[in-house]
Amino acid sequence: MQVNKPKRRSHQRDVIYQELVKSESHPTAVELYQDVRKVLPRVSLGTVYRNLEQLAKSGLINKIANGNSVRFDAEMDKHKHIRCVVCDEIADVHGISEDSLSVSHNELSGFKVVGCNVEFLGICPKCQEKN
Amino acid sequence: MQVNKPKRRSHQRDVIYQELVKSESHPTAVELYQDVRKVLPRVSLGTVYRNLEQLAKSGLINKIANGNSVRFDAEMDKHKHIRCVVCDEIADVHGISEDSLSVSHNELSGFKVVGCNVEFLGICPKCQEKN
DNA sequence: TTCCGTGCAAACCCTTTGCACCTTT
DNA sequence: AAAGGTGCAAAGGGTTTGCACGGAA
Repeated sequence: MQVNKPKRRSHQRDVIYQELVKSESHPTAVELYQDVRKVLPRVSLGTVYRNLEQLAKSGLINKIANGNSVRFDAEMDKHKHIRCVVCDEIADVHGISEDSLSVSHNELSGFKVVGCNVEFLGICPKCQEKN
Repeated sequence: MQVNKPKRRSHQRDVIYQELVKSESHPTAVELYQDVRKVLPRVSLGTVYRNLEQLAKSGLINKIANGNSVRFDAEMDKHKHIRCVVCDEIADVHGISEDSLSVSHNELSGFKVVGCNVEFLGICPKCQEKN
């Protein structure tokens, strides 16, 4: 997607952000769209996508692209997520430091833990060259 | 997707698996489809998707659903992945234990490390009830 | 012979985009 | 007035599925 940071304020973006903050879950774009429509019935799905992308690039929200769906999170505190391998739902996990990863947890946020994914993020040699 | 474990052997599945094993990278379904077509020119993309899903459910391969694309890996040794935040390519990372995570790495597999994702996998309360 | 697996094509879902109009600055 | 942002609808990309046929058991 080709979205730059916003240069003007818009009511739609404000509402989209507010609804995400209010949301207890980690909604997908479509789920959030349904929430936003309760406030702005004429909003379009494209607008929701565009603004979520903008908000993520501005660092106001997090885009969680793990699992089978793309989800969004307005809570910017450092915390981890736990994802249900069955329904793909995500919950927050607080108070777990990197060091305590080797500790085996059986239960987190009510989830039965079946595993732990560790993924590094980086820039590959090819892409480093291109810049 | 509704795919059960295979009940019969098929030449297509054998070739798909072999090509994935041969693959140095972590191909997407479409990329692997192109490899497989060099051996089986009449294979269909649907068949590749169906069999990759089956192989993953049988535990013969790994489905890596992080980042912006879904990728597959036939190497079943315990190892981690590092993903390029620019092009989404994945490389293997061996010899990193859970404990050494807090150690800061600047470089892994030629990638410039910009972060580390930790994600737990579990079964949420709702899904636990359903079973 | 049975019925599973395949090729094909259409359908699906999520996401992106072009365009004319509306809003913010 | 100028430049972004929006709604709408169409297009796009990746993935799934219905169906008749072909092949493994």
